[in-house]
Amino acid sequence: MTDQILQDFNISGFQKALLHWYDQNKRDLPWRENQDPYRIWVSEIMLQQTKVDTVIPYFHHFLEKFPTVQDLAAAEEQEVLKAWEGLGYYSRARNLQHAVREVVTEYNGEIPSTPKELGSLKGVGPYTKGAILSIAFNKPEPAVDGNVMRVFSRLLHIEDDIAQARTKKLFEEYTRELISSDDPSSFNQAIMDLGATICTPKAPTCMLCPLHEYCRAFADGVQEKLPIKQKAKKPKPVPYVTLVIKNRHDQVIIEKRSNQGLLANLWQFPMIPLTEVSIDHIENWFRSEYGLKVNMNAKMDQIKHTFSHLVWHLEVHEAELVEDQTVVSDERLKLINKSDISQYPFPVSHQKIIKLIK
DNA sequence: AACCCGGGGTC
DNA sequence: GACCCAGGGTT
Repeated sequence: MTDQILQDFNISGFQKALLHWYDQNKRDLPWRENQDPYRIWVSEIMLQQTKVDTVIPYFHHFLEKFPTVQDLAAAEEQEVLKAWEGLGYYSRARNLQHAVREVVTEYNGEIPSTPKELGSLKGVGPYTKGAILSIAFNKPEPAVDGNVMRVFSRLLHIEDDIAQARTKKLFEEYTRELISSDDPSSFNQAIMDLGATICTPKAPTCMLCPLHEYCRAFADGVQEKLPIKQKAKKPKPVPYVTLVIKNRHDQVIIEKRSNQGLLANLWQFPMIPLTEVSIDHIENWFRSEYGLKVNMNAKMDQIKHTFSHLVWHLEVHEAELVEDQTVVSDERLKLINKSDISQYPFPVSHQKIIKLIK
């Protein structure tokens, strides 16, 4: 299968050119200071679908707060989510802590270095498994992500749709043939750096590329057309009324989200879905749902927040507790001092509201 | 295989 | 707006 594509490809010349370029041009990144598998692991989870520049400050703070697997295992989940606040894909943080606890109890705190054991940890999929095995343990395992598929689809002029699951498996096979057995760690990181700096999605700078003499897409003049990728669906709009409920003591009501699904275990201001409740029945619905009497007042703002699969339209209203209540009975709700808001992890959409009321 | 799951940067 | 990013889990 891979033989056909690779039979006339100069693998050793390509490897030398790539590794020499990496040696001269590798980026200075905080998780490259050493080969501590915990640091590599944390960085790889943070880097999933997230740019390097976004990750760097989170990485520093996270390692400062949780320097070892033992520290992370012993932490409160809310603390971990707070350290993840603003990064997105929060299940990454919850899965990471779950996996780290398993490492502490099942592996005596030593991160496993076999594909089977590593891959069985929560949140460690095929890519992350390969990345840790190669970068931290120097094993010749493929770590195929969007970068790798872009670089190799151009290098080998492959037109398969990279949105398809089977295409990723194809690239893993190619990588097993192409990867340097001498320095698999540098090899995988070199492809990532090349994809981030030279072989970019748009307008790749092929003239600066150490691989252009090996690149079939460049030879065929189709580098800008590759990789082929099926278009994603448009996110679906969902309208809500969001209530900022205050009492007379500078306190406000916040709500803990479900422990499953979107933004699990994060906090928010109560949201009422306008797909189920009309704007005129908000107060009644709120009382039956949460057992709390509130008056909804003026609209403060309209917030639009886009996720990968949906768009929230938040109509933010000020509201007040009708009686001077200082306790709430519903388990989801909490009445807190405004000054304590910063102790709770909120998604970015609701951080916009926090700014509004400050 | 399709869908769910965030947020930010770029053009 | 469209697209992309060091993807994984669930169904």
